[in-house]
Amino acid sequence: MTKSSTDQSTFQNRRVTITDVARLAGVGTMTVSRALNRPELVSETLRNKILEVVESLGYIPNRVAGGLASGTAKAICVIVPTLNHPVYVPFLEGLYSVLPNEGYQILLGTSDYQLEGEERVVSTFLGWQPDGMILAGVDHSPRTMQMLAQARTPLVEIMDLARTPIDMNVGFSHEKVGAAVGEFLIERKYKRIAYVGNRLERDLRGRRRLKGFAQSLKRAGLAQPVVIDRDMPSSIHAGGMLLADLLEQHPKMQVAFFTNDDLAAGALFECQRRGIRVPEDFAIVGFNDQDIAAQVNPGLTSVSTPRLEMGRRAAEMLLARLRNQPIKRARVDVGFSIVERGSTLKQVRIKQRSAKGKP
Amino acid sequence: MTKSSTDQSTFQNRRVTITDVARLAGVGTMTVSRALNRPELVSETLRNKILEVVESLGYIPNRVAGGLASGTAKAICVIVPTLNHPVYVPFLEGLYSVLPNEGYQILLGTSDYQLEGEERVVSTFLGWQPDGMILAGVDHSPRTMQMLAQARTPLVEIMDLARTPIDMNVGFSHEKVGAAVGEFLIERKYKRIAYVGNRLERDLRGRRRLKGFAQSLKRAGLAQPVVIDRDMPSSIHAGGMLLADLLEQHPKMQVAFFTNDDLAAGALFECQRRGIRVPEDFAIVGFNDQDIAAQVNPGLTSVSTPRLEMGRRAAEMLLARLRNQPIKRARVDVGFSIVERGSTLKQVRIKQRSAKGKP
DNA sequence: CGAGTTTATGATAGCGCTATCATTCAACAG
DNA sequence: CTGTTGAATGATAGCGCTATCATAAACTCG
Repeated sequence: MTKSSTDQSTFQNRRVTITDVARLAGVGTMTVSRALNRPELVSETLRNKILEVVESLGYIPNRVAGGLASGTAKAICVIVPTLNHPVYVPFLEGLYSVLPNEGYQILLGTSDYQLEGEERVVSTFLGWQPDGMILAGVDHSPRTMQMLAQARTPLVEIMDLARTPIDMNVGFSHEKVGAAVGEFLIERKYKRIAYVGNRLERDLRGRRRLKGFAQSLKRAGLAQPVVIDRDMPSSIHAGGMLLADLLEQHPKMQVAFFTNDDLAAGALFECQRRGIRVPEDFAIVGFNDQDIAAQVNPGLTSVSTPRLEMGRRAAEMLLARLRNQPIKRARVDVGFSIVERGSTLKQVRIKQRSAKGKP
Repeated sequence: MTKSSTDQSTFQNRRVTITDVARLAGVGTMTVSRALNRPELVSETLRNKILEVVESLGYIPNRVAGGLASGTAKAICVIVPTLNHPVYVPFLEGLYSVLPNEGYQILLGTSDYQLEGEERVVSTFLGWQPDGMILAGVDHSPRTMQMLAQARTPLVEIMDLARTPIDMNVGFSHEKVGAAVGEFLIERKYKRIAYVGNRLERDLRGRRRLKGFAQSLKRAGLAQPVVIDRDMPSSIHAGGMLLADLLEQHPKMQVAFFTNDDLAAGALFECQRRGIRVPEDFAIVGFNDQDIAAQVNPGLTSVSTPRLEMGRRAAEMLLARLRNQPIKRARVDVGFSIVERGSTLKQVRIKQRSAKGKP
């Protein structure tokens, strides 16, 4: 590891370090460090000279060394269940639109919808001494909780609302979504109602929507929803297969609430292939109000969720905390709204937005 | 920064370090380091004892410190143009399916299809002393090239084929894709042909496809394709708008080659809204063979590209290089194939796969 | 005009880990 | 029984940077 200490001026392959810059500029290393990180503390003359040398040498500060010395590597760790789901992309865009500009590096990991997966990734990530962490979901394994508690890293849980967030929380209530969709369908006099999930065993938020959905039907004195589920990656294609499953078991089903718009679109396409009229013979409600929902014919009734905003809000809360600014609300309910389109029978217009967060 | 050196046994809030583990296990720090990184070098007795202490203390090695000491932080930097494009997700999945298992952390950045954006991200990333780098695209600014050359980081360029890769390269020829689609349409006797891009000014690979496309038409003695383009994020919605643009300017257009399947699907939906029959009145070819292409009615003729495979291959090449294993081919052509569906008139069946890489 | 204050710079000591080399000790050949 | 080997462990010196404190120079003001 140690390089011969006799290299006075030879460059060889050694990476350019702050010492090289300092030597060439005829200043101490601290002055170089200051010129780059806190330029206002260095006189203009020296600053310019240093920046010139930096430029000419192509010096790029070693953030690993800097991180070790300062105790902050300027990294934010983000864990989402999967990338293969259109929901997380706008969310990540929200993060990427804020954090890198502030000099933070994003470390992205996936849990594959599994608590042990999350545990593994959290453990790896904590080794990077992150300044903050963003986790999708509010359900974590005990070990994960313990690691997070021990690390004391500022943390935002997103996508869902926790009764008691570990630290900060930006999301909306999936139970309320389920209930709202249930009431929406009840108002339209639907009776034979299904819920189509995907990997429900792992999909805790999907299960929470189902719970709220089922409860609302119960309150209205309706039968519990038929639940259809498969263990395969979510896709348009999977939606078609799930519809096939549903209609095979329950040919007279009137409507289904799908766990996302890709599945819902796939179901719509499958209906078209089978000559089933939507919404007259079978109605479809999706979730997330993805691009595709508005584009297919008929458009998909769906639940709009502010994904990009959640990313931005999460990033901003984290930044505020890192700057020791006061956090107004540690728990923010960003709400949702039902977007009615042609895939359900029209009857009344409904628009719901859940209340903004309670502390 | 310096903690009082009088803390003999108090824990306070200090993070657990390797020294704590060593002290508690009654061994030197090096033995702890070995027990975790090269367990075969430590006797079983000690190893178990150490692992016990590690467990009980919840010790997570500081990878920043480790990275500084060993000169390798076990990080791979990946730069893609955007996350908001379904193409990069399977690719990233390919990477995530290989690299984290080998202990590598992925640092993901986006260039927004701009060379300066890439330059900025490359510069930041090099500060992390990555072990390797993966760049989407083979076009880079001179400064980027210079930084990469100076850093000597193992590098894979993906998504495209470079005449002379900087280091390693996995991709396929976009010009050949354009030419293949051109020939496909020529065989089907199309005459009035358009190319629909999106942010073509920035989208160098899209331009390369257009180039090959135009050349093939020229070779067949056909008029050059009409080119439609807009500066907005790619989406299904945008596809509809682009179709509107196209038909407004050229109502008698027979077919268009879209720069991706989202746009193509949007165009299809817009045709359906306008009562234009596909493929009889207007034919559509997409690109990437995304999930949606097979699901809409009629299905979209598209070009299938092995995105997941590209991710895996890129990761594996990088790993081989990092392990100093010999690289058989530094430049791999993964090819592509045209998938014919209902959005173009049937005539002959064509299936093309470009030759596997030449060194 | 001198004591106090501010501003600019540098010397030094780590951050927590690992590479390297030194040391110890058991095993074993001659 | 000595010398040699190899395996297991530890002491030490950095990796490249920044926090901190010391110092020097340049101001302020009664």
